[in-house]
Amino acid sequence: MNEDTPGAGGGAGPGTVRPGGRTARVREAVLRAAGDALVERGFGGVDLAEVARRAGVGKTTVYRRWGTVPVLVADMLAEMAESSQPRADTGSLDGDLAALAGLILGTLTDERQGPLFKAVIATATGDGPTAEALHRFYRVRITEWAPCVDLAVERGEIPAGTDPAEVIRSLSAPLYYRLLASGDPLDAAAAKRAAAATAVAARAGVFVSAA
Amino acid sequence: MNEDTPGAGGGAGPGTVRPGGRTARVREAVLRAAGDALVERGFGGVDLAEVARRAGVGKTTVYRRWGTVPVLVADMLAEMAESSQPRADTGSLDGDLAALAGLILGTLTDERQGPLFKAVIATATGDGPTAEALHRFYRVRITEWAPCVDLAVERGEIPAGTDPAEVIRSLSAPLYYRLLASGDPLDAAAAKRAAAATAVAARAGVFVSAA
DNA sequence: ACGCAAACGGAACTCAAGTTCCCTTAACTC
DNA sequence: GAGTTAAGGGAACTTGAGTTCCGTTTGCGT
Repeated sequence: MNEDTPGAGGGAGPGTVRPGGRTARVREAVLRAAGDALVERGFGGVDLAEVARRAGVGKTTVYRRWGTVPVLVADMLAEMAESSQPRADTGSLDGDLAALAGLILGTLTDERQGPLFKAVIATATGDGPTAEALHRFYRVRITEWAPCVDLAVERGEIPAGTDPAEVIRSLSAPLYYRLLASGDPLDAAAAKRAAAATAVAARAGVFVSAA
Repeated sequence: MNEDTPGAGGGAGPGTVRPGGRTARVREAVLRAAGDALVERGFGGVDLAEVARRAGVGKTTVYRRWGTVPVLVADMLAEMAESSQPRADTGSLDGDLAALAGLILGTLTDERQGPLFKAVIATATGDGPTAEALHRFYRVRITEWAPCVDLAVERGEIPAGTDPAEVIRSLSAPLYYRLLASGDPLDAAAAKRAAAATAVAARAGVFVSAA
């Protein structure tokens, strides 16, 4: 099997000593091609040789640097965690939650991002390091949006001690549940309902941490 | 490729003309072995030849009757939808929701069921018929528990017109979100919070359908 | 009970995903 | 800007998942 892969914490594999120039270009091209393949065929239908071909790269390279689909996905997630999405600041908790719900809805229903998230999460269910990368990704996103909750506390809209992460999760969960499990429609009504339910629960103090 | 598979709606494949005796025993053994494999290796790590071996069945049989992992999983889901879980009736919405949250928590944290659900959902993300089977499964479960909500309406705890399915989904979603996406702890506190948030939102009329 | 064919099962076969080998290209250092 | 060597690439090779073939077992209608 392969040693020292990017996703894993320890060893320094190919691409770590000379990360510039060609190496960076190859990584970019391969990640993009891998994303395309995941969107089109889903996890399970991805052939690394095809990814290499579509990236205009030797398949030896793909096998050497990543080796398996989960490792490639973990690398993608690391990349995705970098690019941050700016949070809204509408002046009210309801407004901010509605904005975030709309953003998540937009992502999950997007023609490319929806299938991509499905495939990425499916991959993470079967591989520890990929799951860890996925959790890091969500931790980043939640941290970015936490200020909305803190501001609402300062404005006195919701009780002090409310856990921002719990609020964001409560908002996200129903949309992801629809995408992955129940298959129920993923529309504006669902987003609105998620935002409303979260806002009501937050005001009632359900998300106060040391309850 | 394979024609007439069990998961698909149309054709009558092997196992449909003489479903008794040996055929039934084979199906049972294969589904059990497939479940074990999914739990141990996750989707993607399942080898149909190994499933056949562990089921004590010729691998030709597995390939002929099912052919691919997704089709096998879809068949498993059809089986799982049959066996229903009795709903609670504690006399209050809070009690019923707490009971259901505990049941879901128990399932998702179970040593076998947790990984199994992960693998099944991962499979469904990449295959239409399997996704359809998964959605049917949840529709059945939701229908079973809907009476809790109807009773709460009758008792006057929550507004008339509340959509039972939305309530059940709102309860389930945070737990599934943790299992599949965020990786946050899946414990009693999470279940309690989900139940509380759902109850508060329901009382506030967030889940009234024709709002 | 009998007979037909549905379903099962062993074994040989195929072919493409993944590996290995070795040469070429081009980052990074001084 | 010259040398060192990390990283990439082409092509042959290996291996095991999936298929095919055909003989055997057994469910089911009569």
